[in-house]
Amino acid sequence: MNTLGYAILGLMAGQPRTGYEVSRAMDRPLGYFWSARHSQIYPQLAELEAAGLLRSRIVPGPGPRDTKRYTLTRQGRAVLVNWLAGPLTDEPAKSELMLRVWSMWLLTPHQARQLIEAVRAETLDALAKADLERQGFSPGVASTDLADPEFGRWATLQWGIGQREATLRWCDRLLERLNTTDHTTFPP
Amino acid sequence: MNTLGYAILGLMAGQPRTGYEVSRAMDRPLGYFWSARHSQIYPQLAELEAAGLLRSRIVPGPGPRDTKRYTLTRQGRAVLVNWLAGPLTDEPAKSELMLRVWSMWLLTPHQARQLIEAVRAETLDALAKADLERQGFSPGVASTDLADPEFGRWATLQWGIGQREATLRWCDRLLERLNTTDHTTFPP
DNA sequence: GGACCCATGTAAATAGTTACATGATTCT
DNA sequence: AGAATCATGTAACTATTTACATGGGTCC
Repeated sequence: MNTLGYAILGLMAGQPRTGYEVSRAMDRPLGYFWSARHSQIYPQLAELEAAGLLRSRIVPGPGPRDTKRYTLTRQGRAVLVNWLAGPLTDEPAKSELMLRVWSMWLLTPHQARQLIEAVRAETLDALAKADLERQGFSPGVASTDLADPEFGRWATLQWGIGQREATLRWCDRLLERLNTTDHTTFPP
Repeated sequence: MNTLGYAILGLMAGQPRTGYEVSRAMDRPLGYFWSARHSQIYPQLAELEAAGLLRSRIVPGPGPRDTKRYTLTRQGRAVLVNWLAGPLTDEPAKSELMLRVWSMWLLTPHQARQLIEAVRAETLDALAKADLERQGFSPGVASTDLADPEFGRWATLQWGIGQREATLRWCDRLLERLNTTDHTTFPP
């Protein structure tokens, strides 16, 4: 089993979905920490069904063609829970952003500031979007209860916000340092 | 050009290296945010040389065979700086950990607590290692100067520490919530 | 009429991991 | 003697992205 497989099983545990719906979930909100294109999703769904972890039923769709709606089987749920409770695997952390920062010393102070300003702007943007997402939770306290299927969406959102806030603070401290070194003004 | 290519150019900008040395740098410290196996590195080095971004010289190594030491060319440096100052590309964020959290509601309170405790322990471990790494910087204030080739190593380390501290706070808040819901004691 | 959403697939290419292959030196 | 480090490569496989292919319905 590969990671995408578990991602799909996790989505199906909440509710049955079609391939297209899985694909859209990979944009938002699951896409915040796992993504895949439809060309990877459709074959993977077929594999999961062949393995007996999903079952599909053909239903007439609103579009031009019939759609297959997949449901998690008892076996699929067992496999998912087994993975969840299993040992943590250390994933290779990859950040193209930090790769740039690594080589930042090759840039002029002006270029370096531009880079960090861009990161800061993007982070602020992401935080604003996360805040909108968070507003969907405010009245219903239920989602902060582990048994609620929305618990994961709430907990991962909290994590994402924390990570971005940390990035924002990092940007600010870095910009402060870059500005004390060189006082050229940032372009409008 | 792919990302690994830029990662290698970034390493070479600091100092000439052999394929083996690049491979070790991918474990630590560059490996904290980018990694690759030697089977991917050697062919990539050959490609970069073919493209005129690196130049190699064969030198007798301490091991049984001669080693190729690669140096960044003027053109390679230009390509790297161009990428650094170019527009940010939004990378697909992938976190197997958050994928598990997403489906946490399927776990018993006990299992859920175990999962977060495991994350917490791993995060503490990473922070301890980062602290050791940070001690290599304490006396030399030079590395906090943009022009210093060590600047990137310092800045990325700061970022990594900030991210992990945020994860730690997240774990603590989550555990608090999980403990108020269910008072079963954590196993020894 | 054109753009976009719905809906599902396959093909080709690139990126990345795991396994195969070899062999000297140094440390325990 | 056995393990670890040095050192570089290829082969096979898996994962992921980009491009090809089709076609109805809705909104502007």
